[in-house]
Amino acid sequence: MKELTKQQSKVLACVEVYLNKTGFPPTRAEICKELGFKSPNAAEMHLRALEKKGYIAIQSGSSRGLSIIKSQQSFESMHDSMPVIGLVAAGSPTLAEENIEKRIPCDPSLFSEGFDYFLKVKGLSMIDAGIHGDDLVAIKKTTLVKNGDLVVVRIEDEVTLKYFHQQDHLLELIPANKDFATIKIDLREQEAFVEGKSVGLIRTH
Amino acid sequence: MKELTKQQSKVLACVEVYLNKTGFPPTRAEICKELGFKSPNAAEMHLRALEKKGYIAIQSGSSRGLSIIKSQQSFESMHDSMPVIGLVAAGSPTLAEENIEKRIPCDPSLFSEGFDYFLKVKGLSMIDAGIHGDDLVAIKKTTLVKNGDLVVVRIEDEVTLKYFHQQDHLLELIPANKDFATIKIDLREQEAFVEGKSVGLIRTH
DNA sequence: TTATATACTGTAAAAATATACAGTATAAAT
DNA sequence: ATTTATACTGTATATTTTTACAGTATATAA
Repeated sequence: MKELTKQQSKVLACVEVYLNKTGFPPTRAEICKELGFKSPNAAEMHLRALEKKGYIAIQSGSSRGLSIIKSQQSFESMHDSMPVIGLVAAGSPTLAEENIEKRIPCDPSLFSEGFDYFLKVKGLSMIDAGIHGDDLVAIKKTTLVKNGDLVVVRIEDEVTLKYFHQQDHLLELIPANKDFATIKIDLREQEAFVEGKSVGLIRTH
Repeated sequence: MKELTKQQSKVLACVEVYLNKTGFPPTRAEICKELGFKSPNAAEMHLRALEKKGYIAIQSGSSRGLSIIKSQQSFESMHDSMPVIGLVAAGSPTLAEENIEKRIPCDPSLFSEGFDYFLKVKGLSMIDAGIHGDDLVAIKKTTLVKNGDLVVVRIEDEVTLKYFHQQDHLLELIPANKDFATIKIDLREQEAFVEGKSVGLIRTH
């Protein structure tokens, strides 16, 4: 698939957003209005380029006769597949392409609050919370967590999934397995970053 | 939601099929061609009726300005929402409309083998398998199960989710909680029906 | 220096489209 | 017997929309 120019990319995004919002594609004039062009021909030429590069199909002679062939949308707005990230030993669970183990066909709205990625669980530390190894925990990226939430925390280069409890300077990361110890951190001495919180879980039997 | 007349239903289906095929909605004339009407006004009036009944929205003045509000498609062809069934005490968990608690926006391919509905878990009998109350277990309708599978079995009017174990005439339904007893059934004396097996699980935190 | 590609403005006309209006026909309800 | 709802045909027109053509401007490559 050929690369898109900056403007072509904008036009494609515009078509996709319009389609998502209204249920039908925009006209040339509407694209112009959205992107600030003053001539419908500006939109026309970008659409032709997108067609030639295989991103859209144009039904000639039909009004709004556009259809998306290859979506351009990013992870955040992609409504048909969500990335699965392993608990990478070194560094935070980022959405960088190399950290994505696979993708699951589903919508962020699968869990009511929405979520950003799946974290693949390793180990047994949360077994008493009904969270097994290889379970996929749906994580919503946020730093707004409260005591009792199941959170993803990064401490130095380790990432862990635990219950969150903080009082003043003392951060406690509590496992759900009596064989594991609670991690206690004095935030004046050591840094800890909340990457997000769990909003759901899926498991394949 | 008001009922549709036969023709209105046809027109709505026509719009949905067209949309699926082309990516954009049909014009009045195209609906006529598809359904054999000879006047664009025939389509127009049906569309107006569908709008009044809340099935579609019409963007006035825009060509192809139709959007679906309430889809009419059946379960089988609907690949964007799966039904959630409660463990109904009387009768099997059928996909009849009255047994559907709600719908979850996801695809049957969320779990690799595919599935037919979600069963909402009640009680604690499977807690040691990491299955909590209110978890949604993805069920694939099948009678082909083997020992060790997590299955949905109907005995008389009770439906239960347990591990399956059968040897000759003795069917054992094994819970994952030491406080619950294994259900033992002599199949020569009592009937039991395997409704399906679990292929996955989702949970909302 | 001269192409060549990108990125537009501005205008205009042909074609597509929505939509109003005037009818006809039929079955069911009152 | 008359209304009411459904289900159209047929025509016409204003508006929307596509799309072609003639330019302008700028940056990059040859």
